[in-house]
Amino acid sequence: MNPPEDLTLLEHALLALTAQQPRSGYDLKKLFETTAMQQFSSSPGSIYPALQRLDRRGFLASVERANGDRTRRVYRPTASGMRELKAWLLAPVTLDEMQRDGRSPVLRFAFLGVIDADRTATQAFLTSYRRALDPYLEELRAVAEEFDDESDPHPRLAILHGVEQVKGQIRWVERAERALGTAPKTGEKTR
Amino acid sequence: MNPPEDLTLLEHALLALTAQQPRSGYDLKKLFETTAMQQFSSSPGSIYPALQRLDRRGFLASVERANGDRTRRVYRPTASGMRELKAWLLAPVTLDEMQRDGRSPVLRFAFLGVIDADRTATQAFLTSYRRALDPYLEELRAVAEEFDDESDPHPRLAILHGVEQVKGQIRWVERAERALGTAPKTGEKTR
DNA sequence: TCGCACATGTAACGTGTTACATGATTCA
DNA sequence: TGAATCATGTAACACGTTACATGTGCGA
Repeated sequence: MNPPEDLTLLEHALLALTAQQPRSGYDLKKLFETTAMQQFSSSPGSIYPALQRLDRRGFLASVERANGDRTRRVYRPTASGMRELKAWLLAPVTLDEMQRDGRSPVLRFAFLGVIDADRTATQAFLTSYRRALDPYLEELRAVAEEFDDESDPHPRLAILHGVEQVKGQIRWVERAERALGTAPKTGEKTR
Repeated sequence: MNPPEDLTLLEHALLALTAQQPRSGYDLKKLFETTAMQQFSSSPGSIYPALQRLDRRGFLASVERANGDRTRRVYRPTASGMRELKAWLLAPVTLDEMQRDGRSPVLRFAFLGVIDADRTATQAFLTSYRRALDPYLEELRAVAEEFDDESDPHPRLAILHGVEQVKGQIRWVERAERALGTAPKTGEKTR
């Protein structure tokens, strides 16, 4: 499998959303506005150019579709676009990814259902996520230790904010594994 | 007090770091590289232009300082720069701020020690943070309820990721209040 | 008929990224 | 002598933001 190309989070999200069902720029804009994805732009000035880029690069194909009477340009992924989407979704979570953009892993997880009917990939995703989180937690704790609190406690507490965030992510992984029944059985080696 | 101007996170961070002590572009670049702030750029292509902008806008002043034999351009905030820094640091945490950029509140907290000797502002900060988090948690939980899990559990779980993140932030606020001894006394109304 | 939601875009602007450029000093 | 580090920058590029532009169809 080819490694995922260097697309933006927004572009990957557009790939995933048009894979769920063919959608127009307006549909996507509405989606971003109404659902819990406001953070991802929603402005036409980002969505339409992104769609054009994906079209130019051969990841999306568009069809004019008469809806009522208006013309809507509806996009869907090409074979190449689907390959790219899968490569993006199936990549293991790394510390690097988390540090580049913390929202990236959850976003990928949210779309995993689109291509992962039997949840094999979902289980692998959660395992790799967990494996990236554990050493990160240790690293942050070690950094926090290095601060002397006497003069100014703020920097150390700021690091501990990161610690609590990572702990929240670990709790979520465990919760997701429980919810999906993909938790590794007790006594079974996870490596 | 004037409301904080529309500076970027990086610019505000530069203001705070030069307020701690006069620093050159190179010092700042090193700081970002070595400490737990890699996320904030560190590339000369962002730092030097940002310093120039702050200089142009009158928030920073620079002095040539002979260090050993080399010339270093060292920056420090002007009176106007200090005003801006304080306005930024003292603003209450809002849902809006969190949704714009989740890293913003912690970053502000990390620098609060620079101007808040008696920790009055720190206490106010933590209170406002907490007050923004509680309704956010409720909102996310409500959104999560709306998903039917049968077809695809991923979207709902993705929202629950946000829930765990917010819970982690709440835990951190409580932890910070305990650590600083600024916790509101039991029985005392917090409103 | 007035205004709103539908529907698609472009233009200007600012900012960050990567890569390149330059030159001095220190140390092995 | 050669490499690494100190030190400061610029240039090309891509992306997102805000604001603007344009036109249709529907319901009050």
